[in-house]
Formats: sequence, structure tokens, C-alpha cells
Amino acid sequence: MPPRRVPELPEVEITARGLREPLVGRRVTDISGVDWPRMLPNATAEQMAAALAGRAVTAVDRRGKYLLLHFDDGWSVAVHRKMSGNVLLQAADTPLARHTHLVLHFSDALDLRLVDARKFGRVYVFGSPSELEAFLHVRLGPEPLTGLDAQVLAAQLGSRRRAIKTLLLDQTIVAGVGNLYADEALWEARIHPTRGADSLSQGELRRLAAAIKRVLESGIERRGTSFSTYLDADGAPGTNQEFLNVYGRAALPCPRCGTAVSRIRLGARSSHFCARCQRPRSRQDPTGAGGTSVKPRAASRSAHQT
DNA sequence: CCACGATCCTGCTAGC
DNA sequence: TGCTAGCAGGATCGTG
Repeated sequence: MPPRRVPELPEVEITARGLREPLVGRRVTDISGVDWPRMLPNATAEQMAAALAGRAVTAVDRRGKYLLLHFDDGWSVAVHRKMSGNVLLQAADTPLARHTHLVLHFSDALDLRLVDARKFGRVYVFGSPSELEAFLHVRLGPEPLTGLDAQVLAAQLGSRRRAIKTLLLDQTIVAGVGNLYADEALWEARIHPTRGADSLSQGELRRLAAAIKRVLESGIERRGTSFSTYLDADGAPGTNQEFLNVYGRAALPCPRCGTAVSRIRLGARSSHFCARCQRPRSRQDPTGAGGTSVKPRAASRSAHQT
């Protein structure tokens, strides 16, 4: 099995699009397979079964990195795949994959299965649109594809001084951006990841807002940075891994200038950038030593593996 | 209010 | 070759 990328906005969007056609109009018949109660933080398996059995899917949507299943009578389910979670649509007679922690049984012997080796993924149940909205409201900032420009980004960042990369990973600043697309957007905008958010110029904010949209849209167009073919009716895998400029490319040449891509540790996350294209013009940190240097991983093991 | 470390998990890999 | 310690990473929680 080839390596999988952590799902971010484009990957969740592709999942939602793939599920929409087969699921809308279908009814839940039962729920099973809950072997890990933490997966359901706001309900028990019994409550979830009682709430959803007999209900039809009215819409499949996405907000940030949450996959949303809407049902009739105002019920909804929000799925967060976190690090390793997968959502598989399979015929009921397909053998259960290892690490399956929840199965929604639908009419016509169709299963929606949540498979997650690391058990970080979570599934929430809501009884009304306002409950769902309240849940999402406190967790998610604006949607980058429809609600982001330089002004919005500036307002979201406020006068915060933390590293811009760290703040891009904060879902209340902008929803849906994760480690991979944050690195790619910063490279595209030519902004060093450790730059203090309050040091960004108007022009840099404009470039960054545009770059965030562009990398996410490209990711969606390429059907995500994923190697899995699940959910794709035509079996086509995502191809964005072939187009990454810095993420997972430590020590490989920057596609723009040829300089070896740097990898540093920022907070508890790895950041990839080009030290030449992305200058640390911050006042307090002229050397760019804002993060801890780490040895590049073997360059062969990355998203570029064939 | 803000920053940041610890925590949750297990497959994978580096290192012995 | 086989074993094991340590890493990876999104989001939340607790501490300073």
C-alpha cells in the first residue's frame, strides 16, 4: 500500500463529491462496528443508531476538513478524518478492512465505513442544523475558496505575532488548511514560514490569500494529494503529489530557483521552504533561525516516491 | 488574551 | 535478521 497523505480541504472535498451521488436519497438501515467509543465523542453507538436508522441522506457537504452528511428531519453527521482516517463506500459483502471503527449500513446493501489505523478520526451526530452550526462556528474560520481575500486574512490574523505557518494551521484563522497546503501556499507566496503574522505587508497578505486559494483549487483539480482510489467511481487516484514544490521535498531542488529545499521544525510540525525564495525579512529574526533545524529525511521517501 | 507543550494513537523506519 | 525506540501529525486541553 503506497503512502497516504493526511486529508486536508481538497481531499475532503473530493470525498464529499464522490459520496454525493451514491448517497443522496439513500436511507440508513443500521449502524455497526463501533469498537472504539472515543470515535463518537457526543453520542453512543446506540444513540447514533436510534437517531439515524430510517433516515435518508439529503446532502453531502464539506466545511473545513469536516465531511458533512445531512439527513432528513434536520439530523446530520460530521466526520473528521484527522491523520489517517478513511471513508470507504463499499458493497456490504466486501470484507471489513482492518481498523474499521464504524459502519453506516445503507439501503441496497451499501456500506459507508470509517477506517482509521490511528484512531484519531471522530464522528459527531447533531439533531438540528443549529447544533451543527454552533459546533462548526467555534472551530472554523472562513472557507478559503469562497470567503478569503487579503482583508479577511488580515482581519483573521489581527495583530498576532506568532509564525504565519503556525497560524495557517489554526482552523479558526482559515478553515481547511493543513501542513502540506500551508507549506505549498507559503512557497507560492514567497513568504518564510517563521515570519511573524503581524510583520506581513499588504502585498504579502494579498499574495498569501491568493496562494492559499490557488494551491487548494489545484489540489481539488488533481483530485487531491492522495494515493487511494477509494470512493472514486472511476478508480482514478489523486495526482497532486506529482506537483508539490516543497512539501516532502527536503534537500531536493526548489522548482523556482534550484536551491535545496529546507526542512525545519516549527512547533511540533515540519515545515518545508526555499531559503532563497522565502526570505525571513522579519525584524527580530534576520537570520531566519526561528525554527530548529533538522536533518533532511532521505529524499527518496516522500510524496515523490513513484 | 496569547503562546506553547503535552496528549491521543499505531504504522513505519532508523538504528542497533 | 530481528527487535525496539522514536517519530509523525490535527486538534484539544492544560499550564504559564
